[in-house]
Amino acid sequence: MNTKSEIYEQPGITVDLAIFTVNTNKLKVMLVKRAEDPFRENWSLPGGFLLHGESLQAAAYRVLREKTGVKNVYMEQLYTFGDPKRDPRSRVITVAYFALIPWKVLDQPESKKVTDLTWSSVDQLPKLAFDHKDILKYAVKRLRAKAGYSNIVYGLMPEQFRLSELQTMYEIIIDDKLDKRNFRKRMLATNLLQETGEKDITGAHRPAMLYQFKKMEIAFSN
Amino acid sequence: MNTKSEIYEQPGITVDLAIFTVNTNKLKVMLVKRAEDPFRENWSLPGGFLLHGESLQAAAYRVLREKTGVKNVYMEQLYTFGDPKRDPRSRVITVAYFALIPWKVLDQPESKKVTDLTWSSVDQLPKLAFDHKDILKYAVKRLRAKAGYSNIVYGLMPEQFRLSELQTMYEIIIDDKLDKRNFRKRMLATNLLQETGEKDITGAHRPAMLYQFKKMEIAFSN
DNA sequence: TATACTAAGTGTATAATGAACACTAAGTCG
DNA sequence: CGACTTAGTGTTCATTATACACTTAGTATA
Repeated sequence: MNTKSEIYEQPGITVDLAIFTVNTNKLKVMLVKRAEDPFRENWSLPGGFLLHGESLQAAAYRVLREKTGVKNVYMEQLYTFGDPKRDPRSRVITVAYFALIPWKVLDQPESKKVTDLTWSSVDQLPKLAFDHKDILKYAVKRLRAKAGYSNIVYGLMPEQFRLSELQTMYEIIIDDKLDKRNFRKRMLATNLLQETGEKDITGAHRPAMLYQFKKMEIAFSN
Repeated sequence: MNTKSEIYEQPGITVDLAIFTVNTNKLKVMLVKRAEDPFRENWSLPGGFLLHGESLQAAAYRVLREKTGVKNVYMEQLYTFGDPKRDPRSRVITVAYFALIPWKVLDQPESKKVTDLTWSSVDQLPKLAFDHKDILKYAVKRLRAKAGYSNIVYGLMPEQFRLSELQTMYEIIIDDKLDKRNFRKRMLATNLLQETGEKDITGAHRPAMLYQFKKMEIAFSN
């Protein structure tokens, strides 16, 4: 093991997460303030070192739980970043994941407001530690692309929702307007939605039918 | 560093490559016979440990050059496999890449036939070491998917080619027949091809116009 | 040297999909 | 009860995808 490490690199391994949500009509990502060097006091993506015997995905879910309290949300491996100089102190390779969480799931009393954690609009990012801005750019690019050809956006919706809310979610992700009638036609044609029978009666207007997703995996996910 | 390694995993890091080519109308992948334990004498994907100061991509290109003698071919990072038990002896995480090489480039005198290296049809694979069958399945899936919506297939073509050869290449990758007229219309409509002016006069039939790709990157690659 | 053979090369009609577009319905509020 | 707000709905037109068969230009050979 020692002779080996003279020739071969045995870097630290981390997982870093781009955890997205949508709130107040903005695509947001979770950032945490670093308490330690390097980049102390800088914002960064939540992450952590891989533990002994832990799979990469398990590590990612652990970080997710630690920071958000949630599990059972959409998550996929994004890319592995291994530039030799990405950590100024020692060689660290990070396996990046991205996750989607409906804001409603987060906005609970238990996720108390803390100053070392924030949800930042992806179009107004502070300076980030390490190569986290690259990671984030890549994650946003993938999310936008997948919104176009998969139903990944579902990962951001609450249990029940109006079609207009679903449309708004798509519009926020792809950063463009959609035609209401065409959108509704297309969504209903996929056959992934079902009416709940309930109606949303908030607001001074005609009530909206509430929908939910049929129970199934996210299609076309890879 | 020592205290750290008591808590955190510092695994060996390898890169493994699914190097594809097409020969005799079959999609083939390079396999190498392992000379060492574990899995001695088993076939495996070509790979190797990450060296000090080496980026992941550089490691992948190094392995590619060692095994094929080529560079400047299409390669992309595929996925990172980190199951704690994927190597029976110690923790090793592998970053998988896939590469595409035109057979003509490989079929040179210098790539002498050796018995510890083979090109295996992806539909007739031997037993593979580690989790390499999973890696390969994932690579084939990605290649097939990308053939449908990108021009990645270009990475397998020689400098000049007939349109019928290009069509055959697509048919091998996606494992389905295509309509000749529609295929030609679609390809020429992309505006990525240009006539070379030369003709292929092999065979007892009408000569075919030879085409080449306009010089540009592979589109839609991520 | 004519005929058989082979792969190259070409166009059109139909179906399916995508895009543009405006009004009525059903509630609440004042 | 009239003003306001969002929900909900169809049709036309343009674009794209699909299905499909014959002529062309060479070589081989009888």
